[in-house]
Amino acid sequence: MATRSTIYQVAKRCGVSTATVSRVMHDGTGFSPATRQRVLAAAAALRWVPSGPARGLAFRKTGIVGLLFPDLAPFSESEEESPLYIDQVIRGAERAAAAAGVAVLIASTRGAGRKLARAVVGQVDGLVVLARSLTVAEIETFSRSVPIVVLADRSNRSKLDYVGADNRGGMRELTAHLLTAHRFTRLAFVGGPARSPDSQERFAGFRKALREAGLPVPGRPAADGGFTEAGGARAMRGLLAKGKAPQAVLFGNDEMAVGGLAVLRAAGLRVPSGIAVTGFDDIALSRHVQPSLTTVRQPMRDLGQQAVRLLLARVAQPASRRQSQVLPTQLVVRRSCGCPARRGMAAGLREVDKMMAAGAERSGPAERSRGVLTRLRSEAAGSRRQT
Amino acid sequence: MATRSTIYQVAKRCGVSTATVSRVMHDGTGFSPATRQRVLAAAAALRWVPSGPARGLAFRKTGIVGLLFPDLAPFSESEEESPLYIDQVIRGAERAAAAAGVAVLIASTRGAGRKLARAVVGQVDGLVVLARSLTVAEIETFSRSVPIVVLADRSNRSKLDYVGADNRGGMRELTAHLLTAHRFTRLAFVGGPARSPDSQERFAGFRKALREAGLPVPGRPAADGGFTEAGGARAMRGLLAKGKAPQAVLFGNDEMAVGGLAVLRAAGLRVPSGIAVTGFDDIALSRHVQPSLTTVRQPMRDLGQQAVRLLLARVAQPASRRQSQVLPTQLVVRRSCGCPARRGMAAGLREVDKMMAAGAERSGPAERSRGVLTRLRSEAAGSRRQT
DNA sequence: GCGCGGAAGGTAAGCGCTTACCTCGCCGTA
DNA sequence: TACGGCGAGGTAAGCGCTTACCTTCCGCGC
Repeated sequence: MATRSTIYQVAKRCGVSTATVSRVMHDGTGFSPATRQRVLAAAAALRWVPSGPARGLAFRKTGIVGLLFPDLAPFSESEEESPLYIDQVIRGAERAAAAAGVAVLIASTRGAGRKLARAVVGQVDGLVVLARSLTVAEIETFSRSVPIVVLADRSNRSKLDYVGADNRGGMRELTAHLLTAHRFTRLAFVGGPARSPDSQERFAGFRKALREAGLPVPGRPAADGGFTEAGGARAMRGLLAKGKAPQAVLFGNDEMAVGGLAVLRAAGLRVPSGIAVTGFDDIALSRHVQPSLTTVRQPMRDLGQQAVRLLLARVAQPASRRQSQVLPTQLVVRRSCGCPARRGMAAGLREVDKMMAAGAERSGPAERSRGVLTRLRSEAAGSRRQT
Repeated sequence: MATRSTIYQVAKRCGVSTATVSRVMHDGTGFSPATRQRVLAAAAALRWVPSGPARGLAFRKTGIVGLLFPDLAPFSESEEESPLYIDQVIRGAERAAAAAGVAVLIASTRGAGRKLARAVVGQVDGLVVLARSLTVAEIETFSRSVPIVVLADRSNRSKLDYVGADNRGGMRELTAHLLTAHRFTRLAFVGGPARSPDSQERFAGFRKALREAGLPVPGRPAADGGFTEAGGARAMRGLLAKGKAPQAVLFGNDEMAVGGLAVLRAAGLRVPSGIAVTGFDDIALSRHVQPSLTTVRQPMRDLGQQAVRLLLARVAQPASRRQSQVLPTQLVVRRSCGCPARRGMAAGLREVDKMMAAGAERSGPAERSRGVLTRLRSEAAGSRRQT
């Protein structure tokens, strides 16, 4: 059924050597226009598609970049969840790769995928490693084989290229919001693992905001929640046990915040009227907990895009200086901080509707109507909404 | 920096031949336990990652399946859009692939990606072609090289494996909804290109529902909107010009419906009170137009998953009988058909909240809190919501 | 008429694996 | 003691490309 033809067959069919075929296919020199035609015709007739592995072997370059992630669908069974964290990264990566003419090999490292990782490394010119999809040891191993860009996980203190979000700035902005918009003065920060650079950076942002507000700055997080839901719950209970609860608890990530919310609810405390809560990351669940979680979002698509760009730059220039890019985060204000309900669906719809109407009026429904989708596409960039 | 070591180096380092190294790495036979240890140690010491191309060449199999799609982000600038059509396909594909230990090579065929397609074909053991990412001619060409599964586009009338949604059943259900729930009797169907199998199937579903309801069954669509927004607008104007407008217009896809809505608005007709409108596909925009569009959704994730499964089956059994899988669609009732607002965010939130509370109560906030995410993950399967 | 340069194209050596086939040595058996 | 068989491992021929290097041939200048 599917039998690939080879360069030999093409060569034979038009009476030239494989070298000539190869030269023609690469737009090289050393052949006459007539030969070129014959080769092209033969290739087309035989439906020849050059073997990737063979090219890869000869070129020592596959034209593929790999993207490893921990899990594709952290909240996987619900079709409706969004923003789809990894999806955005993939989108960005694909886009940057396509622009450079390379394809993206994706694989999650959950479960059996662990083995796949090795195979992927063997296939690619470079690798983007998302968050904790690989252990530090694995990254160390693989980085001997291919250039690696680490995405959104500072815990690899190696000298690899890095792309991530502005943890510090994001937490600072969030803290400032609590301080300014809500006039809280007693805040508690629940950190992740003490050694986690991400956690450290976020805590630093927290401190910075306090300092700027002229408030007392704690030397360490009020508790360590290990970045897990259970840890967040534990930390929250700890804080409650200490008495004199803070006005707001800033968790170092959303998962801990979710754990914290459960504890507060069980304890009969109301959020946000009794105590405010915030997270970091904007995982899918965050908009669905009650109350919806105020948090900080990382620009996943841009991160994916930048990661691949950096990667390709390094592939081209293996010896260039280490690069590290930090992209701005976005404050996502929901209910758990005490802010009132924001314009929701209805407002959003009205807005889109207005745009459509505008588009339609502008030049009559007939000719212009085809532009609605297009306009929305471009204008949507400016109308980012938060649920 | 990144220098791959080879099997030769590993072999040399422990004083055996490459054949032995290879045998050890493949869990074969023909070596002593001691040798095995030495080989493994050497491989680890050298951080050896076998070359994918070399393996691919020798094996004549790469362990990669390709996924080609027309465009990753049809509504790309908005982070919030969901369900992210292609993302879901990728998710499903990745899952099925991971289960089989293969990786997924993704590439869009928009713009420059067209060239990439060839490269991708050369690299993979099999290919999933989504919708119209490739022309019929291209598919014909590539299918000589690798097994191909066509996803959600019937217009390839070849003898390739196919996975798609139940166009006919979906449109029938939608039509029946209009007939039964809304008691409409005068419906108009706006088709896509007359030759499009998808359009034909949808029209067939429309006819079937009418027939079952004992209503007169039109022989052909009331208009042809070419599956484009502009075409939908044109078709809508045509229908209006004919006078005696129908009670509901069923567009063959969402894009046409969006065009139709714009025309109706410009004409001063109210939807759905004056006239009802429906689409098909559930593209991202559909939930945001005013009124939100009642439509039919294809189970993209399952489609992706099934496509890869079929593909792998064919790779294993190239000569087996052609397979064709049709997955059920899902009716998505929104406002444009005249149904009242459905339980929205608030209800959804309350539900999640209940689940969390239940989880928390069941065994106290402390020990159980870590289970909330897990529970949500699995239970979410049962609580699919529509916006 | 001869030599030379360049265009056109062929030759063959890899690229890093896998594997069919072969060798060697040892043990058990007739 | 001779021999078959088997476990352990080596040899080398590919897999399908690319490309450095070589050959051939033609046209041109002297």
